Amino acid sequence: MSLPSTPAATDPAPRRARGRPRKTADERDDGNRRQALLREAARLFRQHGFAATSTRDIATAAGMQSGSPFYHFDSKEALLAAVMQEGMERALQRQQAAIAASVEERAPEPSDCLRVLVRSHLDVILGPDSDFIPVMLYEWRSLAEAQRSEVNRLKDAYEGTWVPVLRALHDSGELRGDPSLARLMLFGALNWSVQWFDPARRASLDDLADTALQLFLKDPA
Amino acid sequence: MSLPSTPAATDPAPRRARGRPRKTADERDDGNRRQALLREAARLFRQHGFAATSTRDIATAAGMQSGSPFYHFDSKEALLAAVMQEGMERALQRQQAAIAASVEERAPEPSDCLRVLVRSHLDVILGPDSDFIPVMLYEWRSLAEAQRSEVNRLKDAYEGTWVPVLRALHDSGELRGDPSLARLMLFGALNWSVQWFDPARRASLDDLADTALQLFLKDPA
DNA sequence: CCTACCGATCGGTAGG
DNA sequence: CCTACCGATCGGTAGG
Repeated sequence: MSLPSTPAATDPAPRRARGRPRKTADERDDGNRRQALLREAARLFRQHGFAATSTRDIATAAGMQSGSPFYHFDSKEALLAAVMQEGMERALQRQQAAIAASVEERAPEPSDCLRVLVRSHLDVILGPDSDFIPVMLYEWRSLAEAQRSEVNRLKDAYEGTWVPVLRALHDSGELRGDPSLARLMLFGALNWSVQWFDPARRASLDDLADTALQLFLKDPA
Repeated sequence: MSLPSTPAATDPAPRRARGRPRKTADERDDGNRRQALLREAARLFRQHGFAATSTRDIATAAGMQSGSPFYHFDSKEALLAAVMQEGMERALQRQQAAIAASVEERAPEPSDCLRVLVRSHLDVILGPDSDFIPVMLYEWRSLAEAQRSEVNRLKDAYEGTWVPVLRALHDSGELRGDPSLARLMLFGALNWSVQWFDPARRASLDDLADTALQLFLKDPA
């Protein structure tokens, strides 16, 4: 419509995007470098812990010089906060997508909902690119007080999804014990797998989900 | 019998223990200092993590100068290993004592045995002087390979106690799912409480044990 | 167990 | 994003 094909033969130097001062390639690269730092930080924080990982280690892993991470992040703590935030955002997305997919198929039973949540959670903590959430789970004390609230917001949303499902299972008698304590213990059972799960051996994530449900759920009345 | 009361009046300086070069008081004191270091190390390692705790922090907490911990321990890593070993020895003692006490009362059902193990475990990780085992649970990666085997021996003994109990419950139908996976998930549910349990609020350790059993056990057939 | 100290490493910055 | 650097801290040691 309002885009006449005025032949710009008079314009010798063709410009790509009007508002930006050229160097679109550099900008995409900047994003790549930041993402590389996040990814390597998550991997190293998970493997060795926050305090035992130096910003130099992270820089080297991302192919940078020792001072360069501070061009992208204000401090080592800000890098940790970014890892946790990124992890929670991805986890929340994956959780919501899994729920949406299961609702689309049919009206799910509460136990089906729990299976979806458990399976999605196992994927978040043990699947590919799963370094971010374990860092959040096991390095929480290293996060400065000031930066906890934002991550807590996402964490509350993620955990809140479980509440109505667990309550429904409690009401139907399939889950015994206080639902709030049950949620904490279920999370414990699942999150602990970060310490022992070996993707090469033992069970698959599907097997883990099956066992968890067998363990925690009673037969429906 | 062969201990004639020869009056040692000819001996002007009375000696306490023949083999040791006097200073029994100092020796007991040495043990106290070492114990103080262990206790403060466990507390600080639990609170801030191994890597984030300096040997100076530990020395100060124990009322010593910065170099003094190395009179008692070869290295910071040796101090960590000693904390874990001390913790596992205490845990194993408490576990065996709890079992012995429960067997004395009556021939216990498998579910009673599990209750005893769960309650004793909660005491080990959440009760008084419970800094040692959480350090082992959450700082394992900080322990040097060479020092893992000794702690692993104790850990295997502690965990081995659970195996026949869980198998019996599985055979009676009270516990569903693979017993070996069940043990890992049960440990996860309990160990995770280190992250959220607040002795001032919420439930008591007895309540926690009750909920865990309600959650994991089916009604006996 | 203290005093005094060392070499190494760390998070972070100025200036380009 | 790199170069070059700083002040602080750390684990550990010699000598008493």
